[in-house]
Amino acid sequence: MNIAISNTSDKPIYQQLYEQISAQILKGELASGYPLPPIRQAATELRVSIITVKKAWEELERLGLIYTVTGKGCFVNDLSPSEMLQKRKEIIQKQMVMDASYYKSFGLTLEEVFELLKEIY
Amino acid sequence: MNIAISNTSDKPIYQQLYEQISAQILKGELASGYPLPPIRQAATELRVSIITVKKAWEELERLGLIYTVTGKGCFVNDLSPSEMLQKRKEIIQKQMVMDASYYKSFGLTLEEVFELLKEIY
Amino acid sequence: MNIAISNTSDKPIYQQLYEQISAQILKGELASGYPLPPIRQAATELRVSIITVKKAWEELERLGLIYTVTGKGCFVNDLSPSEMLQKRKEIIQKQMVMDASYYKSFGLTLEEVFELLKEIY
Amino acid sequence: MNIAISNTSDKPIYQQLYEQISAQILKGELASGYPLPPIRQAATELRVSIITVKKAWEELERLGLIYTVTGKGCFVNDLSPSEMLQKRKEIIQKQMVMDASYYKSFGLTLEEVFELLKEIY
DNA sequence: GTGGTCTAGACCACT
DNA sequence: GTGGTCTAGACCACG
Repeated sequence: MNIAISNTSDKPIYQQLYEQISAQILKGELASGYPLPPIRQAATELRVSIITVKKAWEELERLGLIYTVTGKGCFVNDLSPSEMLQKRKEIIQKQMVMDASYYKSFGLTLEEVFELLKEIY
Repeated sequence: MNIAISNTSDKPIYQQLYEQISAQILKGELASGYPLPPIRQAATELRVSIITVKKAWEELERLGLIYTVTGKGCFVNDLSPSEMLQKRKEIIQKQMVMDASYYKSFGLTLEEVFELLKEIY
Repeated sequence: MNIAISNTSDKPIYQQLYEQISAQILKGELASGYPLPPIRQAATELRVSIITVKKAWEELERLGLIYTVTGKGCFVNDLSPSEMLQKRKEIIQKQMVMDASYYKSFGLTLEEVFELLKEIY
Repeated sequence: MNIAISNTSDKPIYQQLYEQISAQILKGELASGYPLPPIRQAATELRVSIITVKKAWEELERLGLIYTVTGKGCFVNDLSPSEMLQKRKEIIQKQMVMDASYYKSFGLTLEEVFELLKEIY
């Protein structure tokens, strides 16, 4: 678990948390069954509130990436490689649709988007 | 001036406003010297608060796309075609850098981004 | 808005809240566009924490029964009668599946369930 | 003894235990005097904590379905067929009353409950 | 004024 | 020990 929190970011802390963890799971860096740190421990280490960690963990569960066992802890779900790819695609494209509508509002064609993206990626 | 406001969007209204207007300016749809509608009129027509319109106009001025003449109103800046292209690129890429960092966090290569973007654009 | 909170119930408060409100919406008692009370007001009146009300409102939004406008408030969604029936069925059957599995574990047939249910309904 | 435990279920494990065992007793699958497995053995086989099994056994005793002989173990109570039917009805209807109140809160008539239940049972 | 987020504690149920 | 819930405040962005 390697998480970086930015208090100055415009993104809420809980969103930073679940975005980073979901990315790690979907990159295969956290194997199935891997136990997430206890919310209290995570809260202490990251210097955020328990409730903030809880919110992030809840979102991960809603995304189907982890499961919770009361009294035991939270664990990375067992997903087949194809399920992982599918979930990754879903999560990324959900964001991408919004990004694309922004580009479109400036009249950019797909080719122009590619050109600009190439310069900075 | 053709603006569409969505109250249910997650984007703040003032942001929807300045994004759409800046896009129209940079697409050349609003010529230099074109007078933006008075704040009160715009607020009435769009059924939003005066404060909201003011915030959007201020952002446009900050972006260097319009200028304000006290007591007269706000007008589209006089930009050379090359300046327009430059500003458009700046504004779009500023957003694009953030989008890209999100994609990168999932380990996507530039090619994968292209693939996914193609599907939805 | 007529809500009854029980602190002695085994159900969490936020669940009592969204169950009662969703029931009222799906019974048509709260018309489309009806503004829910502001979370702070609701929290004060019901003598619960803001965060508890927020959680209930969030669940209602997730169920597609209300929508939130930041800075304005939360409002009952505009659903066609058929959509309402569909949502009602979804929500109720989700619970019903769990109830049924309990009855089945005692070896009850559908007819026996009907018999017992008739006595108490 | 045929017990299936789900760690991911929302039901507590001890509840899953006593529900399944009480169902088996009331279906007559476990005859009177039948000795329940020792707590430690059950805990090992089911891979749950001793405390969890103990809690389940205690609940069964509270329901009047088993009795404990210190130093010997726990045994299924001797119930006449009519007592069994009575207890089964009690236990099921106790749950059913809660289920029914949920359905009622959505304004469902008994007939509507039957319709929906038929689809999933 | 509204909702969105966050904190630093607390108590409870489950294992 | 774990997660589940809750409180009573607080600050911020939006309108």
